[in-house]
Amino acid sequence: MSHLYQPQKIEPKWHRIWQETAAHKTPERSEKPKYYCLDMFPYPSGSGLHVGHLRGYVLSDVWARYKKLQGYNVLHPMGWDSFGLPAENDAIKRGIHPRINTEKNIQNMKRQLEKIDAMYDWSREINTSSPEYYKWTQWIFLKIYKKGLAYRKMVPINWCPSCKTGLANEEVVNGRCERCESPVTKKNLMQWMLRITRYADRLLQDLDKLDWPEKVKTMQTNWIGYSEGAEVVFKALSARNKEEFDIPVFTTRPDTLFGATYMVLAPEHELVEKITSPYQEKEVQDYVRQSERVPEVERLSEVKQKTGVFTGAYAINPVNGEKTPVWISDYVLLAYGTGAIMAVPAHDRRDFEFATKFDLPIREVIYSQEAERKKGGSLKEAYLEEGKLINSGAFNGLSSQEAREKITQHLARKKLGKKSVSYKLRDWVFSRQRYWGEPIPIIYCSRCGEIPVPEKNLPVELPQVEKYQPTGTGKSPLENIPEFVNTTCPGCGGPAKRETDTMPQWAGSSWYFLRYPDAHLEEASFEKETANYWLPVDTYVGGIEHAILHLLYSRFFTKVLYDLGYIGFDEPFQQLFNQGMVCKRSKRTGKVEKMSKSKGNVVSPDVLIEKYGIDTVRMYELFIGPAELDCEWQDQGIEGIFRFLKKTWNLISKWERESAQEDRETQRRLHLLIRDVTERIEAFKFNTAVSSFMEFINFLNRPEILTRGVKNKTIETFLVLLAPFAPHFSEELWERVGHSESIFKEEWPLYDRSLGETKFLTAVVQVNSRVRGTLTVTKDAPEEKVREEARRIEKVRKYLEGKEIKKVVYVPGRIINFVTTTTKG
RNA sequence: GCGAGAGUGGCGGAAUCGGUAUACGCGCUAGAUUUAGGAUCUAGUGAGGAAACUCAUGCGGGUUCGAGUCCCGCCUCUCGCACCA
Repeated sequence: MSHLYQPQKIEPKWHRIWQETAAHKTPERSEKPKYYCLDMFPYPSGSGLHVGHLRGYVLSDVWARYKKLQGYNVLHPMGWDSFGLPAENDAIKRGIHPRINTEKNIQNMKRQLEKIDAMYDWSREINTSSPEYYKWTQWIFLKIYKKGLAYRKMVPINWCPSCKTGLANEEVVNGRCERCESPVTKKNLMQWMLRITRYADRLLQDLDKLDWPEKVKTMQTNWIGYSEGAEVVFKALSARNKEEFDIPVFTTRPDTLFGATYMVLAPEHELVEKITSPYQEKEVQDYVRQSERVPEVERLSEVKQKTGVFTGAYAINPVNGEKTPVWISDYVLLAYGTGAIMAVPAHDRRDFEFATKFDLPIREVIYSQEAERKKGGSLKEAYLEEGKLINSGAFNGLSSQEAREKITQHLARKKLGKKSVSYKLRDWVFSRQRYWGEPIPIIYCSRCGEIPVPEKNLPVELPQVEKYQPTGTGKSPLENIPEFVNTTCPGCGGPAKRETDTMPQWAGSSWYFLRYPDAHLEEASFEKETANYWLPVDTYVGGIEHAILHLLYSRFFTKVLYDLGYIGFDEPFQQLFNQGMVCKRSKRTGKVEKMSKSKGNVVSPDVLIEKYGIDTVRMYELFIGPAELDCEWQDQGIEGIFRFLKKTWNLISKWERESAQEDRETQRRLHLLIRDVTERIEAFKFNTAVSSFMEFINFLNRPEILTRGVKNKTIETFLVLLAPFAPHFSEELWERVGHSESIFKEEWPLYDRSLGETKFLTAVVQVNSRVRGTLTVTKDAPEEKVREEARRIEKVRKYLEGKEIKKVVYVPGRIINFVTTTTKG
């Protein structure tokens, strides 16, 4: 047996043994309390894993193993999010069919993941692009459909001209495609939509129940974007045929209603065509057409210059009967509120800008002394604060707050308004015009109309095809496959056509956490009782990049399934932890950036594992910095961990046969280690947990301890603490100190306060808050005695000489501070 | 513009309650060992100073016996949102 630390020998050995003994298999039934620790499953990319991906997996694995040692029945599964744009784009780039490419990538990434020897129960592996799995994704879609939460609509959607598909609102970042960063354009398409907006209030309210980082909660809150206000109806007269129309608007400031001097409709608003006067028609049409063409990015960048056109029509302000002109402008968004606004230029920054540019009247209705004014006394900029109402008829003198109530009530009586709330959240565009996704299980029959595929006919399998490239026409590539498209109607048996759009990348991941508890169940997507046992997920670990998309969609699916009675919980993830990104200086850009292939700054774990072994890599991933913050990878830093493990190995190998007389200080240090490691794991401070191991080993390496030796029990406790971090290392030494059972069957050690605390403490002695010495005291030593002893310290005496002591501050066992009359000692 | 987080040695970073700032690691310096390189071990390592000491946690104030930590005002960086009526 070798006495050198050779990870290359011991790691494969334990990898094999754990496999043979099914050590990581989670039992179906157990007496123990359950614990569900989940990683955000990866999409199988061609470039494989780099050390940045590993960080989260190592972190969750330490946590899962810790929970196991604490006596929980731990579920820690892994799978593949293999449908969707990233997988498909990767396949297209390589010219390999997505199915084949995905399989290949899964194999490669699984090989890499197996190397880190996380406690994954691979018997529960799932793959969202396998028919056994997506059968149930389709099934859930049908449930959503039958609940009336899925509908088809012709809408101007976000279109990525590069990916050649529609995108959800959540997938557009600063007017660009989240994936490829191409500017997004608008396209009118018949789309499947999910009514996530119906859940807006619950998605918002229930954030309170969750143990999530505030940052993520804030991001979701802002995304859902709740505002309180009123809906107010303006009666508009068409300038074309004198027909009357209602134009409802949403406002958060009904108190400024008397200041509404004009109205603006979004260019795409359905009333535009109906009310525009013949004289204005050409100008309006030009403007509408132009704003359709302008990509989102430009529209956003033109924040400074407002544009717009008058429709020729007027609407009646319901509080004062005033005729206000109706304009159109792209600063009004069709998708928010009602797609139309009442413009109050005196009290809204954007309206002020627009009114100034087009010379529209500006009427102040909130009194303000503080407002900045031009020479003539008119406003220099919009006054946004609340205040007392002026120029508001019967409501003059009321505060904004009172006026909001009163004016809304007044309108409600006249049936021209009511209290209302508005959300920024929009319905989820669920159609993708791409090949690599779950086919939407709907059939169109000329006789029976839109018909869901009967559940017994699921899955609607994705056909094996040669050509899978996106068409760019707004139709999915599936449209060109007659064998797929043409089918018979489940209603009347006549000829019918299939829906050819596929689901977005997020579909499969919106419910996968429900699948792991019974991953290969054939007769259902999941079993209620099993799901209720395991879920919600106790700890969910993954990157911040999913703060909105995946987490919001998963919460939505969970709530729908809860409402349908399929599960007994309405939030999927109780605790969320976001690990920071691993960065490295890129030679190409010269900046410290997130690891990515395009930046040329990726570090592959394969070489490192070969050289140092996975235990070293695991511990370095944790040691590198606070888990929740971004960190910079330093190639040399890993040496320190390797040295630590070697040092520890040598120390323990040396002692394995010794029975020693152990001193109390060693016991004390051991118990402090138990306390610190436990506390630091609990707080996800893995970097400092690793340092506490180092400090303990440095202590054991002191000459006096080396000669005296330590008890086997001490070493054993140390190994159990270390086991979640360096599992092979600990397992091997555990065996070498004489155990035949796995170390992971042990119990997590408990801190014994009576052993961890000492009778004597080191108190600091200060004169005028400057350290002049230390004193060994007992915790309950009387202050008088401590004072006396402290004053006997030579330096203290020196600084106190000739001074009058004004005050003495004593914190028992910690500090004694003599304050003298002069400030400087 | 709004919101959140961060700023501590040459570097990554520690510092439960306001109580010895710089734990732990990297790097560096010197020595030991080694044919050499590497590895390992020992000692040292915030700055100034011969020392006594003094000064240092982005900047400027404040509270306190005592501030990296609390309060006020700035600066810089990162992330998120951004015409949301």
